[in-house]
Amino acid sequence: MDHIKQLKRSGLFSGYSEEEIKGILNNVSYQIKSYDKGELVKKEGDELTSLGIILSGQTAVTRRLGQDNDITVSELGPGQSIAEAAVFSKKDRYPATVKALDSCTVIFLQKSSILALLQTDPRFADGIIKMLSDRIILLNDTINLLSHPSIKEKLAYYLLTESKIKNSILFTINYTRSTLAEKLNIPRPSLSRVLSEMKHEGLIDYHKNTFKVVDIDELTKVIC
Amino acid sequence: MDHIKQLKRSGLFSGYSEEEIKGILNNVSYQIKSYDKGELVKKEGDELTSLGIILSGQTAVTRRLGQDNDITVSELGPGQSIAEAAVFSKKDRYPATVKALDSCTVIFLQKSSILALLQTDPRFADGIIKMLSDRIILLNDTINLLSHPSIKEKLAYYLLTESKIKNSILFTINYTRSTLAEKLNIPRPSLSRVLSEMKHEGLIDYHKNTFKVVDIDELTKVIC
DNA sequence: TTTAATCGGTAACAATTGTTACAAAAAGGA
DNA sequence: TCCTTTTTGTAACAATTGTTACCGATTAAA
Repeated sequence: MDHIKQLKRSGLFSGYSEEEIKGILNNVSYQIKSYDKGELVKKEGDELTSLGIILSGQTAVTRRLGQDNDITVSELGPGQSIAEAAVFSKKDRYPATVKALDSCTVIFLQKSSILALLQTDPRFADGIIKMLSDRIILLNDTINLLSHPSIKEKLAYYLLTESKIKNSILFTINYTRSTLAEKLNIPRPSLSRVLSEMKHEGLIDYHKNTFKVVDIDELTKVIC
Repeated sequence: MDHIKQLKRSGLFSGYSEEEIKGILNNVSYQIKSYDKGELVKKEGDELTSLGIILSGQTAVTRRLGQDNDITVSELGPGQSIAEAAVFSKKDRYPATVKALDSCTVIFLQKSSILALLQTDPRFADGIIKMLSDRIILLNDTINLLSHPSIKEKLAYYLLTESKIKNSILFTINYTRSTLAEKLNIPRPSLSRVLSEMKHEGLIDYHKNTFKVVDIDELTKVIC
């Protein structure tokens, strides 16, 4: 079974060996489904009876707000789970629509099986709790980044945080300008403009993807 | 013990009766501490050995980015927990500083006790998982709200969502304009301006805190 | 009822940002 | 190497937003 290797990449099963995952699957009701590009994986309002984990392919999560207008909320890839929070809260309907962006394979683990496993295998609870906690930490970071009102503040926050994580005032980032702009939720040209302004002001310096925090005090003052 | 009533208000213990909470506290190492206004509850980098739940008072969560400059990340009140995600992830240090905004009481439940309880009482795992899931749903909502680039889009999204939740195109909101502006992360006068523009365009109508979605299709198109 | 405090709408102006378009630079493939 | 594609910086202009200040309306307190 090739699915097992893919499952090990998900946060939920990362603590288990492949043998153990095989054992778990023998005691859990599951279903593996394939979807073509554009096909609906789940529709908002569908009954929520299983936890989906993407084995391969890319999906888009959308929410329907008007009559026939959708907005994209996020994208999910291999190892990521579908509606993992909703499964464990009181909700029994999908809160959003999931659509295949290309050919996808998804494994659905029966909700009741998972809850049963929770009662018998304490390690499984640990896995779920760790998975949810990691997601919370990630979401918190995103909110911190997004809640700074101006582009300059977002950049100051991002660069200071990055510098702190890398533990150096000189560091390299993994994003293209477009990707970084997307992360900060701003247009790419605006990002370039403000970056260059901050360079001229002597706050930072950069060449390609290597950045340097020049004036850490002034940069911190920007955030307030 | 008056703390038990206050604990029941927290998500973690909401599923238990007061008697049961008393029983749990008898089997868990805990510590109740009081803080004066301005005092530090926890400092970023402190060892993380317990889960804190605020019993009374208000606290501010701050992060240190520069040498002696802090920024406020969020505020926590009674029933809310301190670093609940970090406790269950791999981290063993506080990711942020918590400071008392007024007189505060906080109960700290030993991390090891909580993990032990997790192994013996499956209901406790359920409580934690539900608490974490609810937090994820809340954070997701916040991100959805924040990631719309313009004020008009944020408002369209907020009002459509609210209308959907209340299941009516006519509904009342619980926020003052200032509070709503804070939620949307924009200045209050900007909020008023855009609201009144949208009213003139015939998208919405409102009087005081009662709002009406007039043109649901056009409002949806705003979001894209 | 009167008073004080808070809340909400509006206006004017400066500042920031989004948008579009174009060209140079860099990266990748043939 | 040359050619193609992607990435990045920049400029100009329109549009949106932040800021500040003020006043009327509403609410709570005396």
